[in-house]
Amino acid sequence: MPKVGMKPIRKQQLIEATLASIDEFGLYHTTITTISKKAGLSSGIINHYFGGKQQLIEATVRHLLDKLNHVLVEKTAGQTLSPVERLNLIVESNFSVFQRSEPATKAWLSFWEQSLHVPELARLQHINNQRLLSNLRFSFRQLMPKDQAIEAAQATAAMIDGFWLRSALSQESNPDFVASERLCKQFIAKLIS
Amino acid sequence: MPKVGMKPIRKQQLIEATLASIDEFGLYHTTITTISKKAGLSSGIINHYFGGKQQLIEATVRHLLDKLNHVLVEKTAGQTLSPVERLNLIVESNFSVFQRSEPATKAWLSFWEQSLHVPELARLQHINNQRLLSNLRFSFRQLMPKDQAIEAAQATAAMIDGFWLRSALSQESNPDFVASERLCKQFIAKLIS
Amino acid sequence: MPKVGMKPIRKQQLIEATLASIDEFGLYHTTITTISKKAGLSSGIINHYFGGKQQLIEATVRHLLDKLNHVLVEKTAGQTLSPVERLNLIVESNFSVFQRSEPATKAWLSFWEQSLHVPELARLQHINNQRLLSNLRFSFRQLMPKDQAIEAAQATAAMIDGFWLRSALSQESNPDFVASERLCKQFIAKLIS
Amino acid sequence: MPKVGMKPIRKQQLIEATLASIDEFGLYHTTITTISKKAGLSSGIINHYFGGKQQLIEATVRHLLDKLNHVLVEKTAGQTLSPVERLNLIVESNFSVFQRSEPATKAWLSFWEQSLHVPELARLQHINNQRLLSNLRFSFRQLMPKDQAIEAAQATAAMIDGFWLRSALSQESNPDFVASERLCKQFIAKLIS
DNA sequence: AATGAATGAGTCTTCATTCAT
DNA sequence: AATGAATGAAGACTCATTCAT
Repeated sequence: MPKVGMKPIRKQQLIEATLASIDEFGLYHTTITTISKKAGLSSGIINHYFGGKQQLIEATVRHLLDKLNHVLVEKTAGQTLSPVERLNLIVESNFSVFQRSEPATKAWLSFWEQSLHVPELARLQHINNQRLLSNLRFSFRQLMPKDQAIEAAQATAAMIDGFWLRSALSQESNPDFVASERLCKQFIAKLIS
Repeated sequence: MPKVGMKPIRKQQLIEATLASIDEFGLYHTTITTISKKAGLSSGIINHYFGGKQQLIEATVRHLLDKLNHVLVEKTAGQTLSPVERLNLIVESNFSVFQRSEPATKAWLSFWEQSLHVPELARLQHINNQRLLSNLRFSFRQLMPKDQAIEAAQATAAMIDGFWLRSALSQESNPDFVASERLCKQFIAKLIS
Repeated sequence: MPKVGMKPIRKQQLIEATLASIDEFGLYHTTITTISKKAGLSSGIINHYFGGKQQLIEATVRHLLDKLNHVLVEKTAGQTLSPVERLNLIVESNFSVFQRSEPATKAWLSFWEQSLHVPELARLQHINNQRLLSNLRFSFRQLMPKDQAIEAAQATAAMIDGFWLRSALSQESNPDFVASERLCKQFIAKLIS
Repeated sequence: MPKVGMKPIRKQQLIEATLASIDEFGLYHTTITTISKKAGLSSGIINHYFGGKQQLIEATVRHLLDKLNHVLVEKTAGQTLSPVERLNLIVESNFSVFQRSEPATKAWLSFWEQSLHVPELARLQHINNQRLLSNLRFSFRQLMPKDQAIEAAQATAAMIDGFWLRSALSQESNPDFVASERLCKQFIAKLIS
């Protein structure tokens, strides 16, 4: 088995197992054992590749953040966009990720909860938050005075997060991301009218 | 000499100790011991009065829900209110509670995270959510057609929850509840204009 | 079972179980489990009373030091002694402790080895060492010039420790403490003649 | 292209890495990993060349014993020595080795501690001990009756070991080997006067 | 009414060993 | 000849729960 260069493969495998475990058991009941079983590997492997459970958790958060970022970058790359188009793409990217991977919804909520008491997670959460605000502010700024743009960004971010939170907490197997996305876009449209 | 009626006193004491412990250590690191120490009581007392840790947690959630409810009821009691006035009071009640007890902000987030995997907490979360939606819908319905009212309620709830979430996650010691409240009210004003 | 005031009883019980375990398995293979089994208690009890394995180890060292001290104090208490008599009692106290409890011999060696890398044990070892040197120096000083007394104390301490070490390492079930004691006293006699 | 004769080179490399690791981390915290890292080799190499960690430890002890022996043999080779000269050389050889390699001091103590519970190490310790006693006895025998010679050997061995032990435990970076050596020689001089 | 002594299952982590390459 | 991927048993520690008093 021991081929060289397993590191990136195993790391990916374990991050996905972590998301699967959080989806099934919750972060609180996700243990070294539940993760390694989902990955089909031994428990020792986590320390081998990540140095500990907490580092694996953090790597998983970074993985989600990277994916979220990636979506927006892809959507906007190489295009000339009007401010409104850009704002809409920001909304879309925030919902598309969740549409695609349902387990991630729960994971985000768990991670943000943990960030209340784990500095590294707080740092990541803060970066993510600032990025969203900054993206929104930039586009709103092209359509309105600075003070208004700041508040518009805050309100839009709140609405996005609010819909996301409600989706995560929703018991329904298929929360209505489509409607959420539409309502966010409507809100933006109203803000700039 | 057994004192009569210690039960409600002790229960209240333990619920407050639970909130204090979650504020300091986080739900994850809140144990029977951290709670009972904060209450100045022995560890056995929790099983004695609540039958277990989980039941104490649930009682604490119910306590927070009751308080939230209480605020709205108080604000609206015995008054004749226009739909807009009522909507504004709903917003106010949602923010006033958090303004008053900062520890509660963290506790809510922890509890909702737990509700993903604890049926009883999910039930309580669902009730709370439905109540907010229903209150909002009721007032909006008096100002617009049903379909629009439903969506207005959803959007407003999302914005309230979004601001609340951002406050909880905010590292700042004094998150801007005042601005949040104002922006929510502005949003409502726009919706009904 | 839970009576009040079990603390000192349990602590003593666990310290003795620790010595028994080190005697049988060695410090390296002494675990929470071997100790608690020897004490007839559960494994959790060690954390309950000592806060951790390492603290129990340190408490055990302190226990041995206390006993060693106690012997000398008892032997010399309330008597008017000549310097030579006092020196001989120092020798006797160092051997009597080991004569009495054979397991302790192994424990001392294990502890000093650990002291190479555990600061708290190093501290205790240093105190013990200084006390022996100081006691010897004090008595020698009454019989010879300062410089000579210092060296006499060092040489005597070395001989005591040397015999003690050889006894610990000796495979024989009954190492010759009597001869060791006699040779140490002879050495002292020669030093002051 | 398999290099011929890597075996002795690698073995030597690993033995030295073992001593370095014990010096830095202590025997207890010396692992396959710490050793192989210090050697700049992979962790698998130890099993490859020694068959296991324990065998490497034992090889390291044998290496130290060999060096100790070698020193005395070199010092005494091809000379006609008086008994006193020979005794002094025995003392010198016991201190010279430690003077030269400070890490070894800690290693010896760790190894003797282990010998309490590892038969092979006990065997090696016993051989070493007997050799020292026998060497001393042989020279003393030429200067005094048998009974006295036996005790003189024992006392001298104890003093040498005692000074060695005190040096190992001494926190000072540069324990006073010179003084120790001088005091041992003085002791011998007194014994034969 | 309240305590705190005691338990032991569950968790994370360490690490010697194995083995395909 | 040498690597390093992978394992899993064993360790220390945590903590909700039980229960005699």
